[in-house]
Amino acid sequence: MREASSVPSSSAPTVRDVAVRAGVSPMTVSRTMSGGLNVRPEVQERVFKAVQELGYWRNHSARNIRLGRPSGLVGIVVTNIGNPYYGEFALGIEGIAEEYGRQIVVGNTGEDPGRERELLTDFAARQIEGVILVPAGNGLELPGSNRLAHVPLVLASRTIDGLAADTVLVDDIEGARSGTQCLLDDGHTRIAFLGDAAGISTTRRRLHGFSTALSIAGIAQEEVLQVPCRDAPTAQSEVARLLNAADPPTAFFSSNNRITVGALRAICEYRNAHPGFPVPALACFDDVELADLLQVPLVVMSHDPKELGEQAARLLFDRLAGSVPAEPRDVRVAVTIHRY
Amino acid sequence: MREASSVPSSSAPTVRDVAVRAGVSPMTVSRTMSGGLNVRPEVQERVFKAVQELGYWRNHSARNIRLGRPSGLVGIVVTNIGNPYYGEFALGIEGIAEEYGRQIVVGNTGEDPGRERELLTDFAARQIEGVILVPAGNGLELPGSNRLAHVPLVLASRTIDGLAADTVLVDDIEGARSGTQCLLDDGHTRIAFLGDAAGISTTRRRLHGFSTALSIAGIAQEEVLQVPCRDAPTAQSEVARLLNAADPPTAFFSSNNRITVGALRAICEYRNAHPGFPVPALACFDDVELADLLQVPLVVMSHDPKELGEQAARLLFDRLAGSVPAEPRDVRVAVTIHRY
DNA sequence: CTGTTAGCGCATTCAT
DNA sequence: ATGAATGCGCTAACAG
Repeated sequence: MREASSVPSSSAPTVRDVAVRAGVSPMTVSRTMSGGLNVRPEVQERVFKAVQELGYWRNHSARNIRLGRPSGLVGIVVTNIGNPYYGEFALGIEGIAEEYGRQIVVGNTGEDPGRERELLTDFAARQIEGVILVPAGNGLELPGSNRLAHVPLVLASRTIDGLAADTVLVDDIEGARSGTQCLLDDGHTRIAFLGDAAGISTTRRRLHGFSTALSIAGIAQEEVLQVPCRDAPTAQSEVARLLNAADPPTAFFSSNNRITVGALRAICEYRNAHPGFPVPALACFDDVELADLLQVPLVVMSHDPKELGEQAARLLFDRLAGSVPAEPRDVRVAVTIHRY
Repeated sequence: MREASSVPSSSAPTVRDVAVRAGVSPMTVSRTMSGGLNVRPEVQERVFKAVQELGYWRNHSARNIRLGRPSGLVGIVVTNIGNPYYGEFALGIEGIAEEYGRQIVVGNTGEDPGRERELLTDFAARQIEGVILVPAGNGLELPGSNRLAHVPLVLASRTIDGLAADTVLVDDIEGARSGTQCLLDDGHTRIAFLGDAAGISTTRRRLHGFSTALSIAGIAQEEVLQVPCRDAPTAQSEVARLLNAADPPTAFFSSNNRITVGALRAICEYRNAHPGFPVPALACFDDVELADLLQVPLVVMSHDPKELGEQAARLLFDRLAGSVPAEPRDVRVAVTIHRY
């Protein structure tokens, strides 16, 4: 076992400490750390030896300040890193950020606009070069774009009313419309919409696609079949309630992966309690791992969250490079339909 | 729509820019930004106005350098942020980090030790205060602890041979043993172990628990039933192969959530192809969402990855506070068994 | 090849 | 209550 005490408890050494130990000037240390141009090899070795012994790390912050360079950090602010969707999303960003030699600072809002504001201001103060944001709620608490001045902002998945920024959205409306059409094709006419349509712009757009399909088919939308739910547990209990009420829907539309999980639990429970009955169908936005094995009639409106992240990152790095006109750009990620 | 062009393209303003605009000295700006002690309210207002107009953000890096303060950043390096397990893990860390006013920098190794080394050195250079690491592979490529001097390191989930550092582990051995015992209690005697036991320390420990249970029961372990697999697709094909071979196992032990997903796919496919046959059982380490609904006989060896993250973060912040003896500390996260 | 000077953005200390 | 000088860790630019 290496000694834990080999980690010095004193504060980090500086160029000067290394210089003293190596018997050279700070500049020689600096030059050596930058590749050793115009430093005699033997002197470099002395420097490296001192670096090793002291456990010296060049202070990146100080270096960036001196060179007038940016921090090399990009921020990503999501509503819930615990959601596998945002894990994939972050993975997509990470891949592109690595190409550009940037590291990622991750913030989690938990759908709290106050926390979001904190994170964004903190990120700006940390000289973070740009932020990819999945806005919490409808983003009313977001500081004005002028407050984030000099820090390019890319919105992903959700929009903010009145804020013109580079944005990547999923093709929510058309995706939801064609997913709903699949249910209609199967003969369903009583379809419940599961989602908090009042809040998040994404859910509103998915509801819009859903409603469009119904309207075209000439089906009236009943109030009682539009069920607000925020997470898996509420979705589960709401679906259970509907299934056990009079005149239950024969199919459900789930507006995101958390709601899908809850809905599937309720549907499976219902199926097990009512063998022989037809199993309620589910059209769900986003993939959920293993859902296709559940033997529930499924229409998945699928897209790749990793691609969403990649597109967002590309928008951001294009913006940072200044290689792009001032007008905000819009990118749309396609949705594909799968049936199980 | 707010004007996108309201974001100035010039570089970020400094205290001096604000001072000029407000007609004061840089010190007055600095004082105002730090709470306004000893600055007349009307002067403060002029400063704030200039701050607003210029979109000024205090440079956190420069401030930290001047004050001799640490960066306020902690690093977390995992093998795959796309894995929901590590999403929960990161969520746990984030919660604690927020308590301590720190932001999180996330790196993804993709199980590549070279990338891991890059990330750790980069983090050290960024003056990151400490790192929580899930080592890739068996971590042979990790720079010696002396190379990470002054940057406390906490290992999570996996160990590194010969490195004494603060560590949080899951109770792998006992968890695996008692999970395996459940299969034995159900009468299974031919159980295949799925996992790459040569590489990762975690899998080795889980295999150890598995083997212990078998030994105690007096069951010999056949070579052919120890199946190396790294991810869901390989697990799926390996399980399919075993099930369709002569004398197939009646149960499987999956050593992590990725392998579980593959194994469940193969088992469900087998079940659908062979109605009436007994469904192979699965003991799996880690939770997988919806797995409990699949009607496959399941023993889940479960723990909370969020708790793993929280414990790791506590070890790190204790270490940063210096409130703890020099010897490395060890924490163990409990495993509970659930059957479905 | 190497060292000295100066300054990045900021804030402590000391003046006024 | 405000400003000037000084220095944090680092490195261009300029000596020598």
